[in-house]
Amino acid sequence: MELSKLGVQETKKEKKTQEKGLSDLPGVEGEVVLRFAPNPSGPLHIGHARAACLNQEYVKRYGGKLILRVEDTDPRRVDPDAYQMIPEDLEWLKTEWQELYIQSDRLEIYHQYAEELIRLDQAYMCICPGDEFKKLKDQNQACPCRDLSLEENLELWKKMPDMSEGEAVLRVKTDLNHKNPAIRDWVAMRIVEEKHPRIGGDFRVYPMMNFSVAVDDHLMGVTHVLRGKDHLANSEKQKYLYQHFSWKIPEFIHYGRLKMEDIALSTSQARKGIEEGVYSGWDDPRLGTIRAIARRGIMQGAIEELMLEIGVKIADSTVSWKKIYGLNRNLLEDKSNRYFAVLNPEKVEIKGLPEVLKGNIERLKHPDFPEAGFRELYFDGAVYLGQEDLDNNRDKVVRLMDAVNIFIGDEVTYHSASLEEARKSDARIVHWVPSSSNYQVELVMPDASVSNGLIEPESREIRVGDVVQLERVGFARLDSLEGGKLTFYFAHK
RNA sequence: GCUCCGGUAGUGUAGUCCGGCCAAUCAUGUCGGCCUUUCGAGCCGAUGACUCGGGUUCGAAUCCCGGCCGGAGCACCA
Repeated sequence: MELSKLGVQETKKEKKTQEKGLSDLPGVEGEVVLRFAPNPSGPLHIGHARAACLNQEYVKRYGGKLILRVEDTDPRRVDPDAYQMIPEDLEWLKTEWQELYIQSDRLEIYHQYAEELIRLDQAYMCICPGDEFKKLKDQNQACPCRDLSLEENLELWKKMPDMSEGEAVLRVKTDLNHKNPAIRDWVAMRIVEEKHPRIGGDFRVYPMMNFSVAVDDHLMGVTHVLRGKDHLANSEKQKYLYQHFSWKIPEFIHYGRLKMEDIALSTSQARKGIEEGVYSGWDDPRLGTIRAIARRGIMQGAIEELMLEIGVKIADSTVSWKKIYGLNRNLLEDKSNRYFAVLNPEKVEIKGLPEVLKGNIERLKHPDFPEAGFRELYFDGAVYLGQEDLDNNRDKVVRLMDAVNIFIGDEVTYHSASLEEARKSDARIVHWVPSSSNYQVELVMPDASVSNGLIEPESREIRVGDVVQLERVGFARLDSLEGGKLTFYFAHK
């Protein structure tokens, strides 16, 4: 199967040495240094997965390294739990990083470079009120602070830690005539009067993301920056810094926004919902977090495949769950053992069942892989059937898989035994659970609704985290096992 | 409003830079048939797209102009 795929690929390339699929990185000279740089405001979501998978793939393609850099330079936007959750999520994504940096450990570095930038006459202390500066800036006007002498600047800079929030900022000189007002003399350092959740309260002068990112990307030797197109203007801002310091500018690659069908939740909205009790937690099945998706039985491979297919284009894209389910099903189909689980079960006693037909029934765990073995169900004529199957087959013959054919009338009666007989009667073939031995089962759907039912006894061998196929119901992941009750999260058909 | 950027089938994606081999690729979905003791899988088949209008050209998904639609940014967030 793999070979034929490769063969197709090889004959396809002619015009370019371009591989099919994910496009090549521009300006590659030897090894590549990439970085994944999330803000620790919560766990990773599907959007992060894109950056993570792409970075991972490029490192694999070109060799080099991936840096994980946690960007926590705004004490107000830090969720202490995120320092733990981010690496966990990356591990699930099978994204490996070779180096880890946390920006709140590096604040002194940013201070040093800020001061150097002042000495280079490429930054100045600005004590104008924000709205006044904006007014001038919008008219391409310099504010009075722009002309401060080096001495005056350094003096203010030294005093900055003692000033209060909003009193002063350090601005990078760019171009007051830049078409985009946002680029003009942007802020590099500002005062934040808030204890940092991770490093405590000694620092008050924090770098802005644009400053710390550029300094770090340079210091860490990053060759290619993959980021969302919301950073387009930021890349432009950062280029000024590279020029001021005479640093080599990395390749910036911007990709479009990723929207997820049915999920319009930002991290902050999700947090709010969790706090209000609307969602059970970061892994609530309705959320777009990595942990929620994982909990639903979506495999890492499906997400990776999806992300590599979407690639790096700048146009926005909307991910459909059907696409994910399709990819996921391809991954699960061969590996998932089958079990009978009946939802909304109704007990049925089959009248007139010949004694000889009672006994243990064996059924393959996987119809295509006999080597997976058999499971056993004891059949004695008392079974649970799904209410839906019962309702849909009123006055019809139905075959219980691997057992007998029954007629569903006012009461349920034995009809015949053979499969041929079932075919003749055009019987629907349904699954069932023995009434003599079973476990309770709970199935949590993607919308967080819950169905209850019963599952066959051999389900005891399923371990938490396994994804199995509940025959005729769909693929589901065992989430927990408590007091003889199995709770599954439904993935898809 | 200003600055910038996009728009290929239901969805995602290839092709767009270097116009013809594109009546447009692949995936996923959907529909039909076969098969199957799952409504899963498999096999076979089908459906379905170049945002619109001009222009350049022998020839345009590809180049140019305009419209329409969509998005991002315009912070002392990242």
